[in-house]
Amino acid sequence: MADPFTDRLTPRARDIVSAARALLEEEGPEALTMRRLGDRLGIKAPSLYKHFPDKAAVESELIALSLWETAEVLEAAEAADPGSVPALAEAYRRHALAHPHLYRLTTERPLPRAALPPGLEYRAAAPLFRACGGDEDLARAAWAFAHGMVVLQLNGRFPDGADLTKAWETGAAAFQPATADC
Amino acid sequence: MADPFTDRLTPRARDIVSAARALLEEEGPEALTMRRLGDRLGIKAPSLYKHFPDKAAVESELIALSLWETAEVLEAAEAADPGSVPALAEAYRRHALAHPHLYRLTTERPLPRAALPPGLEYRAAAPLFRACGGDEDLARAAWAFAHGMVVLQLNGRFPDGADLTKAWETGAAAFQPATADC
DNA sequence: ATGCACGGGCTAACGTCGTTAGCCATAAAG
DNA sequence: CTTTATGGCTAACGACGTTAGCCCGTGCAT
Repeated sequence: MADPFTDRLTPRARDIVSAARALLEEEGPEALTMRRLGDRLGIKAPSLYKHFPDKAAVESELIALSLWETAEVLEAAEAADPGSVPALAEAYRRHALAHPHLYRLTTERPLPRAALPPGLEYRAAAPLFRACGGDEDLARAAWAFAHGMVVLQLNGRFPDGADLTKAWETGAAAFQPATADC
Repeated sequence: MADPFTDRLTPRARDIVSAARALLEEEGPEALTMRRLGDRLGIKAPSLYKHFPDKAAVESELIALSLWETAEVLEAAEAADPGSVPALAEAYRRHALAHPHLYRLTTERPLPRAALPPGLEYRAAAPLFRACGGDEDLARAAWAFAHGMVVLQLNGRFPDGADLTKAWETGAAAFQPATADC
């Protein structure tokens, strides 16, 4: 459960990642430039290349971090209310909307799988898979729903007065496998 | 039903938009630069500014075009199989996956609403709304599902062997409002 | 016929971006 | 005491979006 970065990264590299995270979360993706990142650490941009091969490598660490936090959040939700799709959906939604820029960075391009701690991607997906009763297709559809809701909201695609909580409830309920009734 | 660009744009501007579309679809978003776009038309990049105020304005036209095509495709699917959510989902999926770069451009940032033909956004949304029996929340959830499926697939987020057709069917069925049974 | 506006090209240049090359100081290790 | 790694630095390159300013042709008004 301990974060997987302490041993994979040198202390200075961790400084850089955490400055990058702050920059991204506070000012958005266009502020995350190598020069701004250097400024924040009191060094010049080229010096960053002593610690990371390129900007993508820094971003990969942010993605790993985001994935790890998602896993933590979903596991906590599962522990609190085992087997509930709506509980996972709510936890996913809260975390994503609390870190919009990090969420986008993590989701809007192909995952840099080679640069990720092994098993992390699977771990983030597992709670929903379990809540869907092991139905892969249902779990994928539910994940797509949750991701779609977050990203459409972040992009301001829903009408202004839209009651998104109701849309979330409607969707999450549609993906809850029937345990007893009907 | 006629495309809404013929009268809004000068012929030269339409040339530019269509070159931009070709560039984007053939070579992806990083190829869509003002210099490359100029090359394709046999002119220099600064000359493009005689026709559009900036790159975002060209992209806005691409977005309008994409939205218009989506509306056309969904209306056709609705006409062929009225009231069917799965039919709309299938049409949405096909069109999006046939034009991945255009789809991303259209969806992964806030809509430039001020630059869009009025009513276009609504028109693209209407068929799904109708198929959901006028249930706004259901329609939003269904849209989120479809968008999520497309974008997660485009980003290679599903496992390699995943049967996405089944995931689509599962999700689309979950959003089909009950007309008679159960 | 002459003058003029204007549409639509051009070159040169600016500032920002990621990135590379190459230099130098400090500190640990032989 | 010398060497080697670590981690800074400056200068610079090429690509990006964009601006300023020039020029040539067409068509209309005087």
